[in-house]
Amino acid sequence: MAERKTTVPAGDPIAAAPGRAGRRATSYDVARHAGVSQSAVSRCFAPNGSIAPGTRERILKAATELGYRPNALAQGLISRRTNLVGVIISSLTALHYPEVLAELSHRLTEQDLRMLLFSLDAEGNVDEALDQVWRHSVDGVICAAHLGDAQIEQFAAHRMPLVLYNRPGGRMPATSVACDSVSGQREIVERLLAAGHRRFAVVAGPADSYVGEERRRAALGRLEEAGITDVPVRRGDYGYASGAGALVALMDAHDGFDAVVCVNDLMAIGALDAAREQFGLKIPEDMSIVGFDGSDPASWGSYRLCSVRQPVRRMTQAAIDMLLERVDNPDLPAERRLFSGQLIEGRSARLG
Amino acid sequence: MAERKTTVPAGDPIAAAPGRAGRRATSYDVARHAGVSQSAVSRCFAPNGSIAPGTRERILKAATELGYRPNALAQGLISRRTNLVGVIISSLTALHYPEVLAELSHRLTEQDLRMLLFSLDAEGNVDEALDQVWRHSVDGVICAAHLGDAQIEQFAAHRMPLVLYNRPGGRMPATSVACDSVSGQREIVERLLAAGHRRFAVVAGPADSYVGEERRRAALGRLEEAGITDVPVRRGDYGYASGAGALVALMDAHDGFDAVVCVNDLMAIGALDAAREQFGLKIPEDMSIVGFDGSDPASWGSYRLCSVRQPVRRMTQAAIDMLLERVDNPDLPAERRLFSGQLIEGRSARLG
DNA sequence: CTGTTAGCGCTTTCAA
DNA sequence: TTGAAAGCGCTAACAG
Repeated sequence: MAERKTTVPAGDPIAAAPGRAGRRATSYDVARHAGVSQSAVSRCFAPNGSIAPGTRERILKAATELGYRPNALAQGLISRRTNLVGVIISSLTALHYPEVLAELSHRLTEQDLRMLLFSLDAEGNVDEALDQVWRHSVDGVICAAHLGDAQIEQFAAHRMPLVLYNRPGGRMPATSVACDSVSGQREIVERLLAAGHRRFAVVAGPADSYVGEERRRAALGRLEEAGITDVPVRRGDYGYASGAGALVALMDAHDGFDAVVCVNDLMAIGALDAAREQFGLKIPEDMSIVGFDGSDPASWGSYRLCSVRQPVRRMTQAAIDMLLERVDNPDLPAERRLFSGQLIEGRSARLG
Repeated sequence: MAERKTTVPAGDPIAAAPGRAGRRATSYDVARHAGVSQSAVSRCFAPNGSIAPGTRERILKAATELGYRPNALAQGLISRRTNLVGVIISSLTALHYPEVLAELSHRLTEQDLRMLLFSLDAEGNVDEALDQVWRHSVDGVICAAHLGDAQIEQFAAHRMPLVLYNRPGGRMPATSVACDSVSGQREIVERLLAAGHRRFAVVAGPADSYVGEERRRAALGRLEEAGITDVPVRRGDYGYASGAGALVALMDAHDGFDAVVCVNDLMAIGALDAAREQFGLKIPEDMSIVGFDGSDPASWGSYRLCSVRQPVRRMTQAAIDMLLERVDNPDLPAERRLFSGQLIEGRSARLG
């Protein structure tokens, strides 16, 4: 197939002669200017409209002269394809998400899609975002926030493609991509066990976080298999301070542990700083601390966190692929794709 | 006119009886269902359409029953108001930007605006983003990426409101909001001078970064006023590794400095880690290192960076305010708003 | 290959 | 207050 994407270059001879005051040129203006019908102009800019090379030439010239750009609103209204993807993210500042967002944005652009972004303060008001997403007739939604069954059902009812990112699907089956928390968490715990650790503590996430709970259970489960029970647990909110706070609380209440498993990197970082500063511990000599996500700061010199890295690129790519498949064919069955994380043997844990 | 009510899963009244197969209900469907004209429905959902209370009631009821939502595309097409704001950001992963983005998103939502997000890899292909922004008839654009004169001119020509975020305006006057790099950078240097530092080094940004250059010049300028010249400078790319690399390069080539001024936090963090690890230096006893931005990680226990915090909330709020003013009145003159940063006296510098 | 003709779903005069 | 009618700018048959 020949070229698509006829982007009018800068240089811009703006609003050269739009019929009405200061408005952008329409396909009509271009048609008149090129001496063809309006539909010829439309076809000229369509992926595979049939146009004689000569006509095409003339139209493109006229278009450039007038600084014409197809109106995406009108296009979407009639064609029922907006090339808009709704992206819903619960916690933009969450350390790990900037990377996800950047990757998503990059890959969506590659596919000639635009991103309508909604970020939620407090994993609460999803409905508002969903409302907007519908009003704007997006082609599909990628959602990294918790959706209830009723909400997922709405997507199905409207035949609106949806891909969940690192979230569980509720009762309804939903298409999703996720990093395998269970295997990842088990693997990192195993590594600690192999290194001889026996006295553990866990810094978990909020009780209403599915992934957090999954990781907590996976860690505790693996420990139990090794005959280790009664592991002290503290919850945090995924933030730095809560990680530090959790470690302090653990130290105050118990003192028999030397390995701390945190369910995300940011809390691990907080815990690590607290261990060093408030208790003068040497990491990893006196205590091992591990995280999850493999986010950037985890690799910084002061931390070199032992963690599980999520394959963000492959995950975002998969999310978009699955979404587009369903845009073209809304009847595809739901599909779950689970990616394994990669163990990063950082220096925040004694592994020898 | 037989209105067949398709059976619908409880909770959601979706697509109850849209004329054609599986399509969302339109104002027409609602009108018929409520026994009024289509324009009545339109007025009912308009900010100040005149509607009799009774009619309004009936329409709203019908709308709910049909799960009706106004189509934003059609609304925008005819009313020339999309409530869409284009946001263009050059480096999403830049440590400081997640916070900016989160604030922007939050505040836009408050004002009932949606965000069309474009992130640029390599501060290059802005044109593509601009192209899209125009096609989608956004109400205005907030841009945290470099714009050339020609591009800014386009905005003016199209009377499209534009607010630059922490970027210079080129020759054309452009509305913008920024954190005052000069005063901020001077202040932090002054603080170091006051503490007795005399032997400096600077870690600057890429040569094509306006803010970076501004900060570098401000730092060197203030030093020169204090009679300190021949200050060694190394450039980084704003990333962690480049900060570390810059410090190493500086140490290798010069050894008479004990205060390093970095033009952003991330490079300062990299430099700090390198100083500790690769040279065994104690911070701040052996060397002072300062950053800029006041981003989150700067405050983490391992760093406690001395830095200049940008007032992100006030800046984003200002950006949106100025943008909206210009959406309502495109003829307002360009306006520049400069915010002072706040000095954070962290422990990464000897200040006593 | 090209032009003609319908709309997409909505806002907006304008009469009634 | 209400409804009828005219588009917004475009795509998608359908003839020619």
